[in-house]
Amino acid sequence: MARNQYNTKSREIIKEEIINFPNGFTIKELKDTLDSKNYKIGLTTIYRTIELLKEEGIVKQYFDSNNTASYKYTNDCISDNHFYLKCVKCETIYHVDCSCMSDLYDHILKTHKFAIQTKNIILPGLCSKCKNFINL
Amino acid sequence: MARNQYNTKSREIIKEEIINFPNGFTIKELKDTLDSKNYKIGLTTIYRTIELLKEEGIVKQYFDSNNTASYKYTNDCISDNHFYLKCVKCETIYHVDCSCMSDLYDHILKTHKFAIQTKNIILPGLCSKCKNFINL
DNA sequence: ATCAATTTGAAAATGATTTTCATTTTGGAG
DNA sequence: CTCCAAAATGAAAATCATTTTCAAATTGAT
Repeated sequence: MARNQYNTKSREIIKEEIINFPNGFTIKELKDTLDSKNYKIGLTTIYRTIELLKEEGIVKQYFDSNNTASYKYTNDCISDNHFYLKCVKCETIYHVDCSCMSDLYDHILKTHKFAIQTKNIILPGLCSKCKNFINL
Repeated sequence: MARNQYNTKSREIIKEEIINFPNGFTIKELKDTLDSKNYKIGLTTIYRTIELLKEEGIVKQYFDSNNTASYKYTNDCISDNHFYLKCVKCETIYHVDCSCMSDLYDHILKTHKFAIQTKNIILPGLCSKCKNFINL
């Protein structure tokens, strides 16, 4: 069965709604929001639509500590400076805005001929608080 | 209950085995290998041990396309230059070795006081082949 | 050798995601 | 507008990775 042929009502609604999650969303959160607005869209359709949007690059998937997929709407251009540092010990997520990241993107585009699509990279490691408690 | 107090047989075996997966492993793959070598280690213990090793930085967790966690043994020091570029269209994974990555780590350590633990970052985007086929 | 704290693992529970399949919707053709 | 085949939908069931539970086994300090 060929996919993504029709531009349906459900898909329009989902595309409109995901914009309202600036910090990303899980399928459950999206479903709850749609429910609360009395949109009758089944869970299966949501999964399938997000999968399509992922392929189109409109939505980016990432994972948090529990094994649940999170998604984020993105129409950002390549110059975004934002990224995350996630401590593997205390699980804190630090938001960082620094040009080091867009510098990296520029470098990769020029040197490695690759257009990075997301600016929501999560880099795991140890924060300064936790670093001292691990014996290496 | 305090964790990670004893250095047990199971943990020793697991630490030895994960080295034999240079390209990473899933819990299932690790379990199958241990089974085939007649090590009687329960699935639960494997999950818990890998979690500990993750916290110690000996193992890095990442996710592939299906929603199953993959892990990778790493004893690399902070100067590793390796990372991945993954095309969201054709799914090809490009291995890259470039000092731009270790430069980023150094910067983040100095400027943002955060010790990045893994060198196996996957950056999603569009490769040069696929870039032309997407209408932006 | 003793013992309290830690670790283990089988089984059950959880919960996200996928599959199935009958029904509905879509959009082009006539 | 009507018809129709292809595509999309969704409720329910299935799948499957991961977590929890808890009783039994192991560990290592004293």
